[in-house]
Amino acid sequence: MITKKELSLCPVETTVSLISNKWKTLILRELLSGTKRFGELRNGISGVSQKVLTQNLRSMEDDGIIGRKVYAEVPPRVEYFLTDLGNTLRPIIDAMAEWGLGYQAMVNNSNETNVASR
Amino acid sequence: MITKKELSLCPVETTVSLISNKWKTLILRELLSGTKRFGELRNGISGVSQKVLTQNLRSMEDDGIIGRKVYAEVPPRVEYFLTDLGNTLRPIIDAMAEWGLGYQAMVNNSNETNVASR
DNA sequence: TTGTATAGGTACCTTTAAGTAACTATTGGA
DNA sequence: TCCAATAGTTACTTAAAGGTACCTATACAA
Repeated sequence: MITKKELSLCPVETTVSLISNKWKTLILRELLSGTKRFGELRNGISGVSQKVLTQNLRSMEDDGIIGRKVYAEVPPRVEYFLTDLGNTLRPIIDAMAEWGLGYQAMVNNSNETNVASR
Repeated sequence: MITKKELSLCPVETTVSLISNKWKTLILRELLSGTKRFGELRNGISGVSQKVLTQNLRSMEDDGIIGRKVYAEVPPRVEYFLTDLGNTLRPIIDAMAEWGLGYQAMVNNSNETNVASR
């Protein structure tokens, strides 16, 4: 968890320091639809390696954004979920999703002709 | 500008691929309040080096998010501004700013006591 | 003639992030 | 007895990002 003196003065910078990373944003996207197991996250986030996924999950756990629940089973089962704090990030991811949709639509229109030649 | 085939299927990923970077987000924050000169951006974004600022500005220009206007003056004057597309990113930065404010308030309360001992 | 201001470019080096592969633990089942 | 399954860890390597310092152009002012 970040401490008071580490807080940047600018709120945007504060937010960026917690979720500016590509992988964290995608982890957030996954967990917004509910609790997920480690393997589900790895499958859901294309291109992420086990190491990097673990690293980012730990970091987000430290930041209090996500929670981790280990079940005493074999083979192991570990579930990740958003904390209350993590859930408050939802509007940011929603805004990103919405913008991405608009952008995709724009690109699909603007180079329809170029792409048609593929 | 991104081409159709480079578009990720996920809208969040599309957005992240354009602005996931810390510096780009901060450049965006600066330009949301209006046109800025290079030097103003460098001063407004604490910790950014000239090289990195230039690199990110070029990349954002290529992505069609910002524009660049060079005045034929000496010493040179170059202004950066958001394009129409860039302006559509405003809700994302706004959401980040709002979240950051809430988070700062939370941290300021939760470790009031620890911090009091400084 | 020399310095100043602005917006870079470039070369070189360091730091950080990420990829890859191999290894661990445990237990139920073939 | 040995393999499969899950969620990791660790060591080693490569790629990307960033830092630092120094260089450029040019018109004006001292």
